[in-house]
Amino acid sequence: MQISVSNCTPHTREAANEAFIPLMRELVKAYQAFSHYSAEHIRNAGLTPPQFDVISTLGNTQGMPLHLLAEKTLITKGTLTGVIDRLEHKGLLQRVVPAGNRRSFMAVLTPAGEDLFDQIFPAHIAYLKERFGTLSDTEMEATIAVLKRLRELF
Amino acid sequence: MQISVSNCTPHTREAANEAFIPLMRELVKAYQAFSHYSAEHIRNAGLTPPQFDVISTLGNTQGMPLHLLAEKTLITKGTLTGVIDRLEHKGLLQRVVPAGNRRSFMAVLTPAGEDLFDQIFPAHIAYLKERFGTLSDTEMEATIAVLKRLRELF
DNA sequence: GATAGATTATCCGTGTTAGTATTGTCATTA
DNA sequence: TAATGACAATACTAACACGGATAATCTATC
Repeated sequence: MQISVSNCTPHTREAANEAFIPLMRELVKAYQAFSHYSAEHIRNAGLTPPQFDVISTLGNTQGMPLHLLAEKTLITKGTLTGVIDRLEHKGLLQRVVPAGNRRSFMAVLTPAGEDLFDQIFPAHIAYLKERFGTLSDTEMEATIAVLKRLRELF
Repeated sequence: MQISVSNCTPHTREAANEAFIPLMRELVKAYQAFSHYSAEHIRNAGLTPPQFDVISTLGNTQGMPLHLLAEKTLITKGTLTGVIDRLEHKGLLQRVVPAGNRRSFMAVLTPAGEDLFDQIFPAHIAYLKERFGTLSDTEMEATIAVLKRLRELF
């Protein structure tokens, strides 16, 4: 899960007094809790999380070039090649050569891929809403603000 | 990076009105920003993040059995075997058979491993503090509270 | 003391991640 | 037109993640 420091239990004087260490641990735990919750549902549907991200991003579009897909899904290009391979092998997606540019491929869902998207995506949103829905509007806004502040530190 | 939904840009009516989607995206981005920042420093020291976690957890201890190390670092048993192998190969760590229980191994830092820990761990804490240090005490507490609330959703 | 069950680590298969090198294509410009 | 540089995707390597199966060892019970 690639954490680093945030989940260790340091046995040194240096670390003992740093107030930000619990903060790191909470950040990691919150992220892990969320991604575990989400991933479990996705795996039940027969997809891996990156595969789901690709399907979700391509759903209700005309397809898009791989480099744009990589950017949107935050999957690195090298990894995306393999993910696309497996989805293509499952018959959910196709590589299409766009007219006028043979450098790039368009990733386009097949009808089977569209069907899967229509079925799995709303269900996953509903699954997530089960938990997030318990937050009030003000809590949501406060949470977003805190996370933004955190991100901007780096 | 295994995100799922949180980083997609959904093109459906279902998702368009859900207020929690930006929240998910911020959670993922904050986590990614942090772990990128942390991992870069660790890689400069010649370790991978999981290797660093193991070294950090073992530093200033008498060593511990692998199953406990797995629990503390949140690295699964199968993965830990490989991480330990590589650290042992680097001469930073040793597997020691404890008296009275030949089922388990103790992971113990070698002197070289202890030296590396003494050098790299405080440096990494200082590196992290460069960013976290800019948060005020009240901001830290508010952030921790929000993250805890978030984690408890799942 | 023998056996059933629990514990511990490893091995294996599939998949993800990051980085570097490579190949093919396009666009610019000399 | 040919050369240069930018861009897009793949190939390759090393490491990690996770779960299931396996093997060795210990513990409890009869």
